[in-house]
Amino acid sequence: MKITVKDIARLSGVSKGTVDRVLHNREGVSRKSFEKVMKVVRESGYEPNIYASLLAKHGKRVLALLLPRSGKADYWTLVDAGADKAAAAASNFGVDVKKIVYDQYSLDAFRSACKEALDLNPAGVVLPPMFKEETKVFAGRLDELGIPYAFVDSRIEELNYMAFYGMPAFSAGYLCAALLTDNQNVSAVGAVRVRRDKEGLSDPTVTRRNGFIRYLDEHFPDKKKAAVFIDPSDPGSIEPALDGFFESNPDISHLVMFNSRLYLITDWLEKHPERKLRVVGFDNLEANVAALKKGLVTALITQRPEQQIAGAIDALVNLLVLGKGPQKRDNFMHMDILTRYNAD
Amino acid sequence: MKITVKDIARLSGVSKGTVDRVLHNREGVSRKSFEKVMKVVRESGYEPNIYASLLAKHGKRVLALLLPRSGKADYWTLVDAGADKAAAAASNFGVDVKKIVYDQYSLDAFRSACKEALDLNPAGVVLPPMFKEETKVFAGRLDELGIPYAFVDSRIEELNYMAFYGMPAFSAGYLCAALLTDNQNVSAVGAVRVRRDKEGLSDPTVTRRNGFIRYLDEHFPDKKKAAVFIDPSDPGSIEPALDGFFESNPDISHLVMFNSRLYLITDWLEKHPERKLRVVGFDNLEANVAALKKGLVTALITQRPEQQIAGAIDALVNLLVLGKGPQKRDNFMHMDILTRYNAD
DNA sequence: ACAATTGCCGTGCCCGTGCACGAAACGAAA
DNA sequence: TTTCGTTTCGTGCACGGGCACGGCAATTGT
Repeated sequence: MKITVKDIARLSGVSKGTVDRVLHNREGVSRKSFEKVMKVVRESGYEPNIYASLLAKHGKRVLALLLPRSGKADYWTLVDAGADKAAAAASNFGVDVKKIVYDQYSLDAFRSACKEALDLNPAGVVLPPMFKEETKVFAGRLDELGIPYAFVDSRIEELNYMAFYGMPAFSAGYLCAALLTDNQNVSAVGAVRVRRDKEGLSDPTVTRRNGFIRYLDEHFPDKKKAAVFIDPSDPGSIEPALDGFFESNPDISHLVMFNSRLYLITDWLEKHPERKLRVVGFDNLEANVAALKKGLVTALITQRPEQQIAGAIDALVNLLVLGKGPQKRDNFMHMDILTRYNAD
Repeated sequence: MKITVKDIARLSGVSKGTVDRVLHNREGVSRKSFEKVMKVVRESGYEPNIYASLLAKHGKRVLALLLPRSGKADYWTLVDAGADKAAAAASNFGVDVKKIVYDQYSLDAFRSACKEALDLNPAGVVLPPMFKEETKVFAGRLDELGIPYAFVDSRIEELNYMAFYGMPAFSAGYLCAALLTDNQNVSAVGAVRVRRDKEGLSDPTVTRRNGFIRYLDEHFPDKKKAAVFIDPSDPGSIEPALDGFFESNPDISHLVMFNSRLYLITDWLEKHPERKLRVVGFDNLEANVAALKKGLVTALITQRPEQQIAGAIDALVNLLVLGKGPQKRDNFMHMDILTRYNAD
């Protein structure tokens, strides 16, 4: 037997119109009525019926979602898929999720995506803070407009974001090193990298690398570390790059890759079983999982991107619909270890 | 611009009352009207507004939840916690989840719990099929009454359950063996067990053990396997039991435990670091995770019991509220690998 | 033939909330 | 006192769907 506005109106001797004004603290209520109503509201523990509420204000609210996209399959593909599911759930709550996709390597694309998002006049925004300075500018604008926003993937701590859902990147790197070297005879560790220039980017792979190196320094301080750079935009160059790398570093027994593009080197791995490399990487892209199942890769560390994006969207939806902020602002999500036997 | 019953009524030239009768396939509709309406419904892709629906039939439905419980912390503690969260979510959809807790070792307790559940006159039931024969009887009764039910943890395949959420127990055992022995010098493998008599029980630990043994047979066919039984109800007996076991099996290097009570032996492990045992177990009970973080245990395989119970409850809620069955009847959930570095 | 039953169907109210419109109450100026 | 402007408040409809009630027509019974 839930209490309703009508009950409150009766108990406090006013009309439901007045109760409504008090509950939404709109103007036009005398001090006396206000307090009478508030008293009853508090004492009765009134909670609005969200169904009736959503039904009455049939107005759709828009939630903008900024997503980077490169041409090829990568981490963001997974996020994208998760976003669709979360969007379906959100539409049940009268919230319309609009995806805005931009080229992850282009600052201009990011800028115009921000502009596009603002043009939607959104009630909330979800984005990974890809470009640090530009994100700050955008966030400042959102703050001005009073639009809440949530970060996924990584965060910029000094900003006024409502919630963050992502991986503890440093720990992930640390874990990665532990998995890679656990009980092994480590001779030398190699890393495959994609981009040299990371300045101005808010990129968890950098932090992962730091965590990784920390573990090595703690457990194998004197072991050799080496890195090779490959160019994803030029697939033909990858094989020679790796060949060269292993020629000049024949002692490498363990290999790591901090971004999601592990699949770029699996062809090479398949051709060189004689190296008996132990390999650990990140993110459960289909191609990566396939390599895992083949035994080319020992383990993948994954972060359930679907849950991250869903968490961020849900948090914003709850804020918009129920007016309730999230319990935790920073939500570091579980790092999952995938081996060939639990890849599902 | 969503389509409503009124739209359908207009488009098919009948009244919304008739549309309503068609949508809920109640009687009192002529063949002709029925088909006219159905045609429009299909073509328009009509979906009811669940808020309006819930608002109109404000009737609460009850969902019964049977949960075993022993005195001590175990796997079911985690399930219980997850159930509370899922129940909160369900109450948003006008479904009242009632927990019925019974002693997991008592058949009588299970029986009376079933009776209690039926007395609630529930619209649905969620339960782990702990006692096989009794569960069959109960399920038969539910089938008679037309009450849908969902299994968690394990399932009885021949029954008419609506959905199952659980772990692929055989694969879990297989994975467990892979984790335990991966790249190790295995001399002999020991198992710690709790109950000797499993007949009449529907218990995933048995299947886990089978999966475990399969892996060993495939990869280390000639290695020795040994088992020790401990009695959880008599904590004092545990240490001597283990002492005796390792005295007569000094070559054991790897240890496994198939149920959730790994914490029962962590004291002993802590006292015997000289054995350098590699240990793998199941379920993220707090005590188990603590042992993991201390380094006493190498890895835990966990099954996110909160998500299992939540999945089962959600499936039933969706059925009750939206009238939609689940996409998949059997939902094998991801096995999570926990090490000291991703225990959170 | 008319009355009674049955099969189909439309109307209208209800759920709890949001919000527009206009009425009442009040004070101040004429 | 009348008039006008504010402030404050109540009324009533809308949202979309569930469901009871009663009406109309076709059929059956006498």
